[in-house]
Amino acid sequence: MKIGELARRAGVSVRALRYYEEQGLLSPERTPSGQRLYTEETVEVVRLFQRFYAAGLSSRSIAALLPCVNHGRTTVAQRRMLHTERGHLAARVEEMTHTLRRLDQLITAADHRDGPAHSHSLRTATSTVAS
Amino acid sequence: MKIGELARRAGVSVRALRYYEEQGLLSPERTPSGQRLYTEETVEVVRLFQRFYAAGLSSRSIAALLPCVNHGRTTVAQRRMLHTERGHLAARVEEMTHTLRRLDQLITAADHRDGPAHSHSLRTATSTVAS
DNA sequence: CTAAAACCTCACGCCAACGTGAGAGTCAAG
DNA sequence: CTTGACTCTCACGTTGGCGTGAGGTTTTAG
Repeated sequence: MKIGELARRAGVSVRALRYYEEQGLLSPERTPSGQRLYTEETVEVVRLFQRFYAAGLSSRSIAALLPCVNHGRTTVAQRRMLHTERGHLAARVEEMTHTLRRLDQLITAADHRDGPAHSHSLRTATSTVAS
Repeated sequence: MKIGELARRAGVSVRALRYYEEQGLLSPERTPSGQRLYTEETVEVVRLFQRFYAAGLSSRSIAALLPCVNHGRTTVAQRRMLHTERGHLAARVEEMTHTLRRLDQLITAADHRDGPAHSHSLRTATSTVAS
């Protein structure tokens, strides 16, 4: 498929796809006239990229994880990178979970002092706390 | 205390503290000659700012949470902002947790195909998975 | 055959959270 | 009273992940 369709199906901009290629994350085929041609799997791969970006990974880190994403064989060094990145991500999640608890303390303190914001927000918050 | 000491004790740069002030997060007293004077509590406040920044909050969002941090009375609107920010943060944590699981799938697949990276990393990873 | 839509390659713009001097005033120690 | 550490205010530089034209070719629909 061409770049426009991939962009729509993966939910990113055309510019983003060209940027990913610049960063070595994608290497699409080209038609004789130079237009990019992507395969079906690329849709899911790009969505995975988006997840990684949203999780705070850099293009460099994502590039390091590519051999695994592409189902190719991985070297020992690559697998170590994978574990390292996993460690960083896990640490960030833990840190953010602590921050979330801290924010909850502020919320309950404020609500207790000055009354709850309103019931819907409260229910949303407490139900999410439970997870 | 003066800016240099606060910077050391809170673990940030002097520049960062002046930037926080620019963003309306800090309003230190001034000596007649213009030097900034901070209180003891500011150390913890700045550390909290760092946590919030690390969690992906912007200066604007943090500024919105300030009335609560400062133990002052909060309005209904402010408490709603607080709940909203909490929601965003909770969503990010959830999203990142999913991404972490996805990364684990890649890791186990790679390790299964080509052998584990090495035992220490593996133990570190799996123990963190359990939490 | 033609016009619109989609594609191409530069290449500059943007935003946030600071880093990094420049040039000058201020404060504690000897 | 000097020196050196610390502070002040501009104000421009940096990094990442794209946005946004400019100017030109290619593909597709009618």
